[in-house]
Amino acid sequence: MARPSDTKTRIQAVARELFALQGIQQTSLRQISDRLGITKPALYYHFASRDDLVRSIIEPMIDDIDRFVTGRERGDPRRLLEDYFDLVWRHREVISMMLRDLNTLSYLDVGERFMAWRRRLVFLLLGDELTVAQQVRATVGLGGMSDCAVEYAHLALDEVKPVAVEAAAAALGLP
Amino acid sequence: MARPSDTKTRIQAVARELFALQGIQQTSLRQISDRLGITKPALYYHFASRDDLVRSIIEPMIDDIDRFVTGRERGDPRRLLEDYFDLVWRHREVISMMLRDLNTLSYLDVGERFMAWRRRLVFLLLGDELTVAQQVRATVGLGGMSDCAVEYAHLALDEVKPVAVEAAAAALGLP
DNA sequence: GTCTATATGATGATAGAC
DNA sequence: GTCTATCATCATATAGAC
Repeated sequence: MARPSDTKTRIQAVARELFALQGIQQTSLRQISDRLGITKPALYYHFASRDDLVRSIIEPMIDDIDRFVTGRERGDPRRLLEDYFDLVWRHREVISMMLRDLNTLSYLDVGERFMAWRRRLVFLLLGDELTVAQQVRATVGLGGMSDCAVEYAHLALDEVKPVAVEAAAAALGLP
Repeated sequence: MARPSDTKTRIQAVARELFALQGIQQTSLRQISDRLGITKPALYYHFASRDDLVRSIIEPMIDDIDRFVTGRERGDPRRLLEDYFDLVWRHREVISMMLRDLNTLSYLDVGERFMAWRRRLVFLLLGDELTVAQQVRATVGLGGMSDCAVEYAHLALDEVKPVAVEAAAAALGLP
């Protein structure tokens, strides 16, 4: 069985792990080489630069999504929603990994706090002992609403808020 | 009019600006002091450390949200949604600022690409010439759905996807 | 309050031996 | 393919003069 040098793959595996754990920027080449039991310069035999390594891990997601949004025509919206969900689901590891970069700023533990806040909000909205379905609906509503504040930050509150609240309520299944 | 040394405030203002523009981590103390026309060590007269400066900018948001979620009992859900929206809206600058840390990784321009993808998706879903309301609903649906993939990454696809898609459809106002 | 000068320590990266 | 040795760069942070 011809087993070609798999060091490159092992580097990527370790990098993925550390990136997911502590964020991309917070991970140094030294940490990666240490965990592999090799030295830093050895990495440079396999990757031209740190950026090259990062790219090799993120690029598949980029390409996949690019392909999805470009190679597609208008059609059944619900079908599109389903396929889009599959897409982000498939790449949820890399996506989380990038979001970790925020968490591991660890300025005031924003990441963990944020999760706690959301749990509390969901409780306030729907009470205790929730089904998974209820939790998911709550995430869609609350998460989507937060996105609006950022995405439409430049618009007037009155233009955004009523619709956003209504959409969130619909996602939650509120009457 | 006793005007106390407002250098501290000016530092925070410049820091905010640079943080929002290029991300927190990507902004060095040197850049901040340069723009103020002072030297780096001068900053240390006003802030004990870099972290101290960052904290002073982020902390108000943290405290505000903490207060919101703790000092509140269950009640009308729709009212809660509205107040929560106001909350994130109020702090959207700081929130965006932190999200910028992802964008300015600038690994493959993920930030900008992401916006382009979403625009395209919204077009695929709802076509052209959208009202603001339609755009907002699309953001809630798509954004909320993406959040699910991350938040429930550990669960089974079948458990999450159907509900997430349904909730997104409801947010979008699909039949 | 702000300066000059400097300590200290990471990091990404390269040269060249083996 | 991996090593040792080393570089340049840049960061945060401190000491002490003015």
